Parts: sequence; structure tokens; C-alpha cells
Amino acid sequence: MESTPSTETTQPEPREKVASGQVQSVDRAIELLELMADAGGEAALSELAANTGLPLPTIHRLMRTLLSRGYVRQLPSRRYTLGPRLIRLGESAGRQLGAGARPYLTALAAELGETANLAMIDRDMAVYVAQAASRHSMRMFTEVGRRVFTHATGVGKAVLAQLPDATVLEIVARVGMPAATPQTITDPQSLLEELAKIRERGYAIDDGEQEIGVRCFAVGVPGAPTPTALSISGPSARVGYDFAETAVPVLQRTAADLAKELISPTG
Amino acid sequence: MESTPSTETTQPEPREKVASGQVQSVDRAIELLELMADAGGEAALSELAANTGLPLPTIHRLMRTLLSRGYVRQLPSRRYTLGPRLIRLGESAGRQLGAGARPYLTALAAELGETANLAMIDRDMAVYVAQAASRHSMRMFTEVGRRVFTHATGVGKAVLAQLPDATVLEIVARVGMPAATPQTITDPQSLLEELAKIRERGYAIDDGEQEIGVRCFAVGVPGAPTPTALSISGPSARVGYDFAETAVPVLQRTAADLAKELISPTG
DNA sequence: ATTCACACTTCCACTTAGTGGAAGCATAAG
DNA sequence: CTTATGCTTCCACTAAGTGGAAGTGTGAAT
Repeated sequence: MESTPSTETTQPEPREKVASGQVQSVDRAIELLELMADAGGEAALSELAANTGLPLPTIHRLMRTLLSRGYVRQLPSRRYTLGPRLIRLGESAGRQLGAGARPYLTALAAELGETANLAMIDRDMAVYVAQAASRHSMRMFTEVGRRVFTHATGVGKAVLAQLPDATVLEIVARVGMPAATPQTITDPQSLLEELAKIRERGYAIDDGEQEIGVRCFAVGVPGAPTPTALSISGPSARVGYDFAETAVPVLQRTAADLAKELISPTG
Repeated sequence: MESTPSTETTQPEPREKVASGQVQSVDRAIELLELMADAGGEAALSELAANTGLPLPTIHRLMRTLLSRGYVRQLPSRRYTLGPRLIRLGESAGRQLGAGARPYLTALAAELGETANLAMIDRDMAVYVAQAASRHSMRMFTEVGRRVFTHATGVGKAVLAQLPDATVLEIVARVGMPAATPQTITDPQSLLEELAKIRERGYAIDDGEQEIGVRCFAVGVPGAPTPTALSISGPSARVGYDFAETAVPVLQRTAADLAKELISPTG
């Protein structure tokens, strides 16, 4: 940790250091992959160098390792793109996350007659990891794998409600709070108040905040390894506030069952 | 593998070494991710140790790094699963691979009236990276992201035809040649002969080798960064051998256009 | 056609960052 | 409560990784 000679007033350049007990080169490799994803899946070596501040040879060596494993490809122009092997990995991850959940969502959708969704937080956004459409759903309002802002969705707010306020503020500071509809909460203070209400009443409401005409009730999945939430959503016409009275207890029961499943998966 | 005691004659323990100029710890981290994917997305630390032969502390340190980046999660049981961050990465990779291709596939499907597919090799299997369904296709015979054996599909054989025979033999040695239908080629020698024919005539035929009643014509995409193939497929009733006369030139022209696109993507 | 400039790749001496044996903790089983 | 099992931390050693400098290829400009 701090082998500081101390006498030197300035700390010896902490920079953006990797937390101790971790592997620097692996962390750097991951940073490169993330950068490429941010850049739309493609980047030149020198661009990566500019964005990381790492010397070219270091990046080149890391990229060669990723290349040999199929995690990146190299175009004849020498630019790099994310490689095909990542598809499999991502699918496996998605399957893993949604695996045990699907039966619960299907049962939930069948019982309540509306679409059930499971989402978890990934750094600053919520990702849908599983879904069961209701029989009479005209169209999907979302798909597995889609990422949504936390402040503007039922699952998002239900997830945030499980986090300390400080963490919530960090998240919205990083990604902002764009309005998806006129109903979207767009300032941090209102969001914190809303989260307090959610914690009190035990469930979140999204009333056209993500998409006009779509209402959604969501609850947290307690004790999930990654903060996770379960929701039921549908057109406001069918999904009224009286619907919540039926839906919320079922949601909460299912969330509790899901929690057990997620903690010790059937395998 | 073979930890031969032998005499001093053996080379000084090359073991399964990482090719020089690469980063050991990154390679190991990737190996861990791949192992987890193989194991269905979940594994205990000790299982990983057993499968890699690496000491526990080493694995633990690598996993901690992956954990802090969201590439793995840890269950309360302390077992590890692939993490949500991989979903995004996989999607970005898939989008990247299929991005420029979709317009070409759509045009192809429109012109020929059957489903167009683009697949590339990922180590031992072919992965579908883009697809355009024909208007009157009743159902999908495949989906983007699906992995198929190379020896039993049109795209697979068209990809193999771009590789040296030695590489082809390595692949089938690793994954075998299971029969999907009675038509599937199931021995290496016949496969090599088939590939020779494909190289000569310039396109591959899959006549019910993957699924009974489905015929498919496929061509390689020359000069793609990763060996890639383009195919058109449909029910044998509609996709006859006379159809090939129309389809193959169009396929080849599209493959050439695609090659340019893949080499210098539209930013 | 030849030169220049830029970007990627290879080389190699230095040393930091990674390694792994051994000890320390939890948690689950007996 | 005791033992067993499996995860986590510690730390001295050194192999593995790093990055400055030199080399190579590619594409643009003259």
C-alpha cells in the first residue's frame, strides 16, 4: 500500500492506480477492451495509446495477447476491432445471469398477464438480463441485453434504492439524467427523494418516465450478488394503480424466491 | 500434459507456454474466463485451479482483478460467475462484426428471395454474425450468435475451404465430426475431398447436411480479417440446383463487396 | 520514381510487478 | 466442540513485464 517515504510532502504520484492485490497487466488489458467498446468496437493502436497514456510497446504487447485469443481482430489497415470470441463469452454471461430466472419470470408473466423483466446494475446503467413477455403483449418495450438509465426506469430506480445515496449521486454525476419523456426525473435531489419513497413503500413505480403510455412496478431482489430488480410492465390502460395491489405482493414473493435461486443456482 | 521425468535430453520444460511477446497474466486471465464459459458460466476457485494447474493464490489474484471490473461476479457461496460487463462487450463485438454487413445481406435476401447469412470462424466453430431473413421465410434456421460445426454447414465448409488442410484436420480433431443428419460428412478424408471440390467450383453446397430439407449455397469472403463466409439458404423445394445458377454469381459479387466493407469499414 | 512522414513493430537492459509456498481464516461437515 | 475443506492474505524471490530507443513498413507528397 503506502510505502511512502513520507518526508516527501507530495505523494509519489498515485495516478489512477490499480487497487492493491490486483494484476496490473490484466487491468490494462480490460481497459483496452472497454475503450474499444466505447469507441464503437474499433480503434487504432495510437488511439488507444492516447486514451490510456500507456506507451505504444506496452499496448502492442497486450493487444497481441488479446489477438491470439480471438478477443480482438486486426484489420488489414492494422486497426483493431473486438473479436468474435467475445460474443460467446457475452452470451454465456447473459445466459448465466438469466438462467435460473426465466421460470420465475414466466410464472410471473402468466400470473399477472403482463411482461416481466429482470435487470441488474452494470456500473452506471441497468441491463436487462431476462424477460418473459405476456401473452397479449403487442410489442416489446425492451429486450434482453438492452441497457437503460437507472433514473428513468422502474427497474433502475428499484436498483438504485438498494444503494447508498452517495453511490447514486456518483452514478448520476457520471452519466447524467437525460429526460426520456416529460415525466422523467431529471435532478439528483428529486431522485433521492423518490428513492426514499421507494424504500419506504417497498416498490418502485415508473409512470411513463421511460416511455409514454407504459407503466411499470418494480421491486429489488434482496441479497443478489449484484444489485438486481424485478419488474412487471405494460400499457397504462391495463396496468393501473389498482393493478399494483395485486401485482406488488406477487412481485415481492417472486423476488424473494429469485433471491434464493440467484444465491445458490440450480446447476 | 507430459511431465516426462526422462533424462536431461528433454527440452527444459516448455509446457504449454504463451507465445513469446505476449503477456502471461493476461493470457491466464483469459484462460480463466474461457474455462468459466466452458463450465456453463460458473465455477469455484478450486475448480479453476484444478483445470489450469495454477496455484490458488495466483488464480485468486486474477479473479479479483476480473471481479473489480465486472467481468466476473461472486456469489455468496464464493463461487464465481461470468459478470454483466461481458454482455456489453459481446454485443459490441457482435455489432462490430455484423455492422457494415447487414445492408449487403438485406440486399442479397431481397434479390434472391431467400435468407442470407454471414458467419465467421471462431477457433473450432462457425459463428453467425449477421443475417437477413427472406420475406417468405416461415422460420429461422439459425440466429445471429449461434455456433455451428464447420463440417456440417454451408458457411462452415466455405470457411474451411479457405484454410490449409492441416488446420482443417486440427479443427476436426479437436471438436470431432458429429452427424447432424444422415447427409453430414463424418470423416476427415471425405471432408478434405469436399473442400477441394469447393475450392475448384468456387462455392460450397450444404444439401441437408445440417438440417433435413434445408439447402444452402455458400461462398468465402476473400481477404476478411477472420475467415468468413456468406450463404443463402432455404427449403430444398425452393432452393434447387438451378437456383444455384442464379444465386452463386450474386453471392460472389456480394462477397467481394463485403470484403471491401470489412477491410475498411464505414466509420 | 524517390523521398519523407507517420504509425506500427521489434529489441533489450532494467526493475517493478507478478508469482506461489506457507500461514491464516472462515465456513461447512462430523 | 473439533476437524476438514476451501478461500484469502502475506511476503521474499525473481521471472515476467515494462518502456525507451531503434527498426520496419506503408502511404502521401514531391
